[in-house]
Amino acid sequence: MTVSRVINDSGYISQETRSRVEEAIQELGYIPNALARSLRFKQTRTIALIVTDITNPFFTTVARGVEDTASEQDFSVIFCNTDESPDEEARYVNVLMQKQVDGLLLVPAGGSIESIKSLRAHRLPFVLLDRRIPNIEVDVVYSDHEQGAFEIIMHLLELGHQRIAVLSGPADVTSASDRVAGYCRALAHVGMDPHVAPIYYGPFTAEGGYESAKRALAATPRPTALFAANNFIANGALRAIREAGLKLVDDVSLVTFDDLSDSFFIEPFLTVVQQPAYEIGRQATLLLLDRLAGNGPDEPQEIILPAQLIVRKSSGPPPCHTG
Amino acid sequence: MTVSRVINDSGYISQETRSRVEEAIQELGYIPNALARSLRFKQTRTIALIVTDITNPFFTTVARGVEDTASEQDFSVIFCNTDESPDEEARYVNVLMQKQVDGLLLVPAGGSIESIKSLRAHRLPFVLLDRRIPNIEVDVVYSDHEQGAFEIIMHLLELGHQRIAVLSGPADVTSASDRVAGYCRALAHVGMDPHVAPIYYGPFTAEGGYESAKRALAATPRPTALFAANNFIANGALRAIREAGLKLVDDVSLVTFDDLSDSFFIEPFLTVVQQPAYEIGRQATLLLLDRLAGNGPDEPQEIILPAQLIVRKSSGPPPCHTG
DNA sequence: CTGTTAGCGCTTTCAA
DNA sequence: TTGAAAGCGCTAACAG
Repeated sequence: MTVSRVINDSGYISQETRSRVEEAIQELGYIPNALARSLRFKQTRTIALIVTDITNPFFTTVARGVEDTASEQDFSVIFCNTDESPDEEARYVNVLMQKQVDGLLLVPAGGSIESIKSLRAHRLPFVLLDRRIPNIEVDVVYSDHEQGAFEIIMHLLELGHQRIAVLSGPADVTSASDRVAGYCRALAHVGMDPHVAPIYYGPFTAEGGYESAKRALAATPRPTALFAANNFIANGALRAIREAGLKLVDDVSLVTFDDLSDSFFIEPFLTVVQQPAYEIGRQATLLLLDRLAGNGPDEPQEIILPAQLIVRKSSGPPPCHTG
Repeated sequence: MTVSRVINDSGYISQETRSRVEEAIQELGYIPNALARSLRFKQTRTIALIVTDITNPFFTTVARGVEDTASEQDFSVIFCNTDESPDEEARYVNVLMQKQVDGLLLVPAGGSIESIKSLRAHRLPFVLLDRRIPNIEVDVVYSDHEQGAFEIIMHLLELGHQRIAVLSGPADVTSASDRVAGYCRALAHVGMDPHVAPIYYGPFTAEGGYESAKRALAATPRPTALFAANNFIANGALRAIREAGLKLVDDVSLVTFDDLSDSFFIEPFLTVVQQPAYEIGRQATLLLLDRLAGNGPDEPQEIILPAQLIVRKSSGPPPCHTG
């Protein structure tokens, strides 16, 4: 029909016909079918965001950054939760490819590589979020886990701590291992043996943090500070500290990577490294949309945004420290 | 092609052809195009979730409930943020209708009714979340704001409070006005005049809560307790209390409707009414999907889930209270 | 300036 | 048991 010309106002059309068509559109409440349009153009103006758990405030904020940015350019976003399961991830990727999303934003579940292969095989543009996949050249946007960890550990070392236990996330997730790397670099930086206190690996959950902290606090000599790899772990660690009858700061300091938005805490007291979550979502989306528009850079990009140390009240000098 | 028969294994097909086709599928990495399928069936297996702000932990949890439930039945979900703007809402609804989503979950922006009309005109199934629209018969799922408020106010009254100021959300949002109604009922229940302390209306934000609380605390005689309509408002109120040099509980009690998930707080201390956010998302999705499948109830449903009073440390007897 | 044709990838119907 | 034709709603290209 000539209707198409009116809607996209392309090509020549007489004023009268235009009005008549517009009238009819009003009357019938006509809404164009984007599906048919997409079928022709092979473009859905829909992208997807796959995270491990939208309920994690870090990812929530990332998601908001993604949606805002996508919406600015008239893209819709489908969201998915994998709960760290590579199988779920693969299932979602498959469905999304069938639905012909134009691109994908992905927080890869631990050690998963199947999905990446599949995405590549089908030439579906995608950008990784928060986590790298070692030895694979792809677009990825994340905050500087290594440097953030380095700074927060240096903060503890400068306070005089000698035994700092790391309550890490899963070993096969780079956001966890990069933080461990930063810890090791800080210790090496002051000439200490990185293995003076063990590193406890576990899931990024309060339960995992609780278990790790319990084991860490049972060691002799007891560590004077705990470095939690994210705020869920910190939450569990706090519980373990309380149950062990220890007092925060006086007996043991606790610092963490902040995966929670500041505003959720009425009175924030944890010393943290804060990540630019919204900006991570925004930058990743901009990169993806640039690629979709054909304006992307030639090489795969690795965008690393700075994380910021915020010293608050949960860190202080170690007990019995003179000086 | 015969391919279709293989994929949907419908109709008769010889074993040999089947194998040959499956082989080809493997080799070419063929993925069926759901768009074309949807075009034929007028069914996208995609729904949308429109909230005011996914960053609000209440909505985050709702969203998780929605996605989990949708995913179980192989539906994808597109999410959108309106920031309480009816215009944005209308824009999203329009785009989503073009994209032929099968149904919609909507937290209506304050006073908006255009979108509802549009959805109805186009017969797109939808379920309202968290907020009613007065005088319109539609499916809606929310927690019992009125009863929750009633209970938390009764709790304060039983502690001996006589002047309870309400720091409400926007007057035209039922989740706010229902809470005010519960407040009034509680006061009436004990024979008090509901207008003994004013009700402060404002946005559901920390800033709004701060402003309302400042005005409330400046009144003479000063209220002995504040009832915040959500946790952002409570957050702002806490700041106002601190800045006024007042001490929580000793000088003024503070209770709130809990829009934050418990796990976000390291040591929760606020007395709150807790909403079943996940369940709200789940129930709404089940209802919507039932309707899409043609199994829905005939009448519009109004599903009201109970909210739960949790007494913690931010509420106590009023100052100078004897008895 | 407006209408027709064809095809995007799928499935239902009918024929071979 | 398999293939061909037709149509879902859209638009680019062409014809009138």
